[in-house]
Amino acid sequence: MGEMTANTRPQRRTRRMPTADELRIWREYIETAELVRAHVAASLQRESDLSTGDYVILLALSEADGHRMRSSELAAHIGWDRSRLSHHVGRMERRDLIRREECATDSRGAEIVLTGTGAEAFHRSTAPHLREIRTVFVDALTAEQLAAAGDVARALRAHLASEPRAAIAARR
Amino acid sequence: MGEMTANTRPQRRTRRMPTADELRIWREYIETAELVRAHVAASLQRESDLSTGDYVILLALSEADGHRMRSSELAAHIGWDRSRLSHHVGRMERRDLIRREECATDSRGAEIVLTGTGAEAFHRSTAPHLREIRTVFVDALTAEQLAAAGDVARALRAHLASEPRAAIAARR
DNA sequence: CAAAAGCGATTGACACGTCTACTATTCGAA
DNA sequence: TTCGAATAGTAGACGTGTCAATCGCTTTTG
Repeated sequence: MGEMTANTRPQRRTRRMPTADELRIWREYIETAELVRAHVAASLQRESDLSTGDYVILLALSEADGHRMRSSELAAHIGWDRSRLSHHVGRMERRDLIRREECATDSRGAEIVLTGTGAEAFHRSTAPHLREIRTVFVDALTAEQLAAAGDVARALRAHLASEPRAAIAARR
Repeated sequence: MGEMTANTRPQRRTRRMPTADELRIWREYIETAELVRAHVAASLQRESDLSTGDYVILLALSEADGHRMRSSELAAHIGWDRSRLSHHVGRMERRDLIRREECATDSRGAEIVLTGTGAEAFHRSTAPHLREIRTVFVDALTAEQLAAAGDVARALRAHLASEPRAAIAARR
């Protein structure tokens, strides 16, 4: 299912368009990843009433000293920008999953603190969430396919990092 | 609830948790796909001021008879639900990329019609968009990796389709 | 020390998606 | 034929993300 016809045409790389096959694989790649991501997210939501964002934040706080973290630390840790974190944390605070406290050492700062509710929700969610990932992703693939998925991801990232525009976009 | 205690028999497949390596690949898989998707979307936005959703709709209308389609047909064609399409089309109408007309044969219905502006925007966007996909995705991978990416996607979809819950979730 | 520059975090505006509810119309069966 | 169910589309509420602006506090520096 993957025979590519030999390409002997000496067009410049950046001018060439993808073939129909390449485009199909592109779409399958993006759409499948999104489908699987959505599936796992839906499971997490169903089982534990948590979004993936909630989970990421609760995980970070669970592992943090005193179950608390400075807002920007947390943002850096999970790779979000401060605005996104602030919005999300606002919503989580309304649901009593975390709370905000002012920072003793820097009055500009805020600390995000895990609440009991939040800790409990996180702990209830972990095992089913990980099992779902195993069920939907790991168990769907052979060992070779799993390794190949990792290789592909690594290659894409490496290529993106070497692209000038990619670097600019990623830096924001 | 309490059946997780020490067990004397081999664990069932669905009970096992992913290993650290498996989890790392899971994260790389999901995050990389998202990164690459976002990169291509940003390029499309930069070059043509179109979102991926805009592009999908404009593509469908470009190929449609008379550059127009019934709303639900369009939705089915691109795999969106009617509400999502209606919201998106509302935003696109404000930007004069499409317009809505009432349907002659069914007064409940609406037709989405490509405007000149929309057609022009789409045609300007196509080649750069496809080239970007080639640059960021196809050129990043060897032929084997590309084929493997397709295989992985196929395996994941097949597995999802065979999961009872997946089928339910996907059907909505 | 005071003004300027920098930093931490929040906010508002908007795009996008999902879910549910609602309106209007068409269709199907009693 | 009429009335209830199904269908087409829209609309509102809300979660989520990004971007730019803002606000208060800290640090730097003239």
